[in-house]
Amino acid sequence: MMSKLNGLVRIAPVQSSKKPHCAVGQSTIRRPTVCMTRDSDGLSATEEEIMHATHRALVNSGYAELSISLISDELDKAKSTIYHYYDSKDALLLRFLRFTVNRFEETINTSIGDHPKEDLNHIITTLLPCDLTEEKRQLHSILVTLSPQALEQEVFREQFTEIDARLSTIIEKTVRRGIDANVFRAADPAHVAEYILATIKGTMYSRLTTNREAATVAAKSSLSSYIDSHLIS
Amino acid sequence: MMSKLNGLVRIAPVQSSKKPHCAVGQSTIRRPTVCMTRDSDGLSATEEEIMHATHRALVNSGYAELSISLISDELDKAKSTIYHYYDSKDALLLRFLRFTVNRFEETINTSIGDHPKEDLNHIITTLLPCDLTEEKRQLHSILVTLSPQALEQEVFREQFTEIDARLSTIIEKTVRRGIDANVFRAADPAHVAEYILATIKGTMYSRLTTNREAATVAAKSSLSSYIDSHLIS
DNA sequence: TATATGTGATTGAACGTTTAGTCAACATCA
DNA sequence: TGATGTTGACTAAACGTTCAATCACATATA
Repeated sequence: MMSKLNGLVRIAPVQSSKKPHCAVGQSTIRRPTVCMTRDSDGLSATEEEIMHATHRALVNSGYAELSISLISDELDKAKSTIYHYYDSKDALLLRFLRFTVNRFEETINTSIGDHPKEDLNHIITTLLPCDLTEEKRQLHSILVTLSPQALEQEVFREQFTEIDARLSTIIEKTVRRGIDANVFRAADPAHVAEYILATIKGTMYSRLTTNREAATVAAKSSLSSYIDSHLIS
Repeated sequence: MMSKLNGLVRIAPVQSSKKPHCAVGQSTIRRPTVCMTRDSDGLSATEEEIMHATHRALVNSGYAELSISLISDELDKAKSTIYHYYDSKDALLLRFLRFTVNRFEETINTSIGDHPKEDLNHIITTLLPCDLTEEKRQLHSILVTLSPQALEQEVFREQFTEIDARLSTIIEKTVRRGIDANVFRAADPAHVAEYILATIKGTMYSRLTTNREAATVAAKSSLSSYIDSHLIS
């Protein structure tokens, strides 16, 4: 295939082997060979700016309207700069999901103490706060927005699998500690953890996609009463 | 605003008042004035074909790649025919969500009997069947795919609110009947219903977007054991 | 019965716009 | 000097949408 350019003929590049990039799933993320100042996520300053610009674009316009141009509008750099760091829109979005998942997990890992009952309550309150701050609403909304990608793209699915596995493990450990300390009744910690997690996720999801505020409160209070009367010995 | 067309100048039509259409939210759905053969959804034969084509396109390609061209590829009609029935892509998608919600609700309303415990179990099994048929997987997947639209578009949000309200009511009635018949312990049926619904939805959602098959089984069995030991007197 | 008229359904070809992605050139700095 | 970061101009393809023209078929007129 050839395309006209100012009267010249140009060969369409099948694979631009000049640029350094590493495979991530089926798409690729470029990674400069020389070391740069990187944050905890392994991102250079510009890459992090791109992530935040993507966040803003996604929150402001939703997935359907999300485009590279829109992201660069939110960015203090040109559109083509994005392609210097990511091979494609898909590669960018996958990296962005990773970035978002990391930030989501940061909000949870805080304080796993020695009081199983309070710890469990803390986990629930963290994921289902009484009043949702704008920051948290955005974080959760992005996960809802990107989750349909997990239906077909395995690389996305893996990210969501990881979130749930991590959350489940945290809850399971807390339940197990409670059983060992005779605070909770004997039960299968793994089963109970999946059960609590499913309830939390269902409530979280409904909260964002429906107008049934009372349902959130009801589900949350029923979850607490389940823990009080069913789990606590 | 004016646009060139074959050397002529044409006035951009502000509103084509010739065509009959009725307002639905912020967008519009055209509705022919003359009566046609319509199905239970109030759709003509062609409209129903369009709905099924949209279903196929969405399942095959996902929301991100969904276009009018793609829908017409699945349809035995030209692309422009779609615009004879729907004013815009948004109007089409909104109508399609309504169509899907109706079909989803049809799968539930069957058999509300006189045995609260079995009825409750039947509801759970209907929404979380042991082996998910391809048909149900597609139906649930479409809801997951369209749900991010509910984050920002109120008309979509209302549809999802209605699904949950309907499901919640069904569960609540079953729980209330169980309490009245002394099969279930005294509890707030509304609270319990929201709790059960949240767990079901969370499990359903995780099942579609993660690879944690065991989690689905665990959550489901914990839900059953909750009902057995907590709800049943 | 044959023909004209009207109306909705359907079409293909176009419209202007936006998209993801490319590239040669320039900037910066070690 | 050479590698990296950055840019704006550019492309082909795809997008949603419009529209004049045609088709199929019912009813009215002769």
